[in-house]
Amino acid sequence: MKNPADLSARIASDVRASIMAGRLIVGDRLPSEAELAEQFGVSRSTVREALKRLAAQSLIRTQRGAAGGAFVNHLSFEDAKAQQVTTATLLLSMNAISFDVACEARFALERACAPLAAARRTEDQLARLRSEIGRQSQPGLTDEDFCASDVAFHRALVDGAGNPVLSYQLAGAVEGMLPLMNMITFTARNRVQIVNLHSRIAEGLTRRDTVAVEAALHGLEDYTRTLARDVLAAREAARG
Amino acid sequence: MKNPADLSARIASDVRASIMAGRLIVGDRLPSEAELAEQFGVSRSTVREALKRLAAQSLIRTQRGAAGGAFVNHLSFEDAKAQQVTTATLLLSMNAISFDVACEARFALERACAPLAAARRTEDQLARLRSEIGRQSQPGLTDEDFCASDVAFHRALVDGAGNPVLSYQLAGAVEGMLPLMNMITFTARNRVQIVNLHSRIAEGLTRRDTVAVEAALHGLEDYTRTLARDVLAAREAARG
DNA sequence: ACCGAATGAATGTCAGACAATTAAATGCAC
DNA sequence: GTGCATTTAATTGTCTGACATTCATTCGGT
Repeated sequence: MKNPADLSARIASDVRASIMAGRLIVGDRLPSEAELAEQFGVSRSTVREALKRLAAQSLIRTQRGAAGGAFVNHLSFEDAKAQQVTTATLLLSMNAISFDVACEARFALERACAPLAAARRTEDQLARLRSEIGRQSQPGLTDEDFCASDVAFHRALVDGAGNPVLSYQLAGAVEGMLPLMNMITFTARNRVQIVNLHSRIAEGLTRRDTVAVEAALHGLEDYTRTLARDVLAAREAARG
Repeated sequence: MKNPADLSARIASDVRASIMAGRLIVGDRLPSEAELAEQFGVSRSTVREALKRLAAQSLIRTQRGAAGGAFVNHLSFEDAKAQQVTTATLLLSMNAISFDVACEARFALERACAPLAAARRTEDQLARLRSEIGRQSQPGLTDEDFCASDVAFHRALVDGAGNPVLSYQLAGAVEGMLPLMNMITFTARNRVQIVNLHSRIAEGLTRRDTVAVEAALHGLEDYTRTLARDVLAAREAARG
């Protein structure tokens, strides 16, 4: 990443470049810490710090014991998704991004899944959607649980596109917004509206009607933004 | 992330959770390494390994000297984008993902930018698009340079949507595919076709014609997939 | 041929030291 | 008192050496 300073960062960069360039491939074992220390002319501690940096990005995994060592990790969709969600969450919370901008991006991306999901959705996925809709209709649900179910619904929608790369990309957009969504307090009337739009999405997918799904997503975007605006206005009023 | 094992991973998890939950906010100074070591009941080396893990995710930055220490980092779009590109690149290279799947995801996401870009594109951005088209038409260009210009073109298109969150998300989708695109050898005829489609995109944006832009992107997706299929077939033939 | 114990290689952790850096305090001339 | 050079103290960066822990391999006994 950067050039000067920090030996451990430099060494990490070096190894990272080797992995990205394919000089080290999945499953390859790196030299032992002692060997690396000698190769780079640094102490074992410094090498270890470098390896921890790589481990934090899931680039390597380490095993103890006789045949142990550091191995180039197979970056799974799960690992990548988790990182994506972490990064997206922090990005949204730290950058004074308006709810509108985040919302716009999220629904634009989600609408991109609509045509594929309409074409490929399975009965299983439809069942998942309906099950979440059912959960969202329960009266006793806390706002947190409602939001969690909302996320699960949208994840199912995205997964319906049957494209793992798309699922990975969207994970950040959908789950990263959870903290923002949690700031909204949902009244019973709000929930009915949202569940209604969710139902329209599910029905659209059932009929493989792309246009209907996209329209419902547009409606959901507009409604979410309205809700957020109201919450913000109410908060302003309470303060003034 | 995980629960057992590795003290340094546990400590990193702990601090990461504090940041994500807002108990530590941007600019906050963490306790010194010595203090953290005491608090967690571990040695300073272990604390340092934990901090390096967090630094690798750009969650913290460290300063030396008297008023130094580890500070919660402001995660910029630049940092986030860089991480996104790294992760996406590795994900695509390590998971036996077919070119078709990656391509489908990428263009689906890019088409999601079309309506916004058509509405908001500036003259500057149009100029960037045309400039890259000009570069791509130069005869002496290597395949690598052609691909690089292609990436720049698509980045400009995405930026045209005027939504930084979208730009961030798309960075992975577009730049992560660079290694895959670099595997394609572009003949002169191929380039003419691609430049042609790029021109249609630029014209569509100029006229703020969403449908035209989406159609051109569809055409580009189809053509890219055809090219990749041909390359693959040729490689098969050469081997058999 | 099988099973258990020793071996050795590797990572994980610790303690202590010194170098390097930097803000703040200190001291001194004017 | 002000301004500037110097010292000081806090903190991260690096190194060394030690021991604990884990685990595949090897060796021995039966």
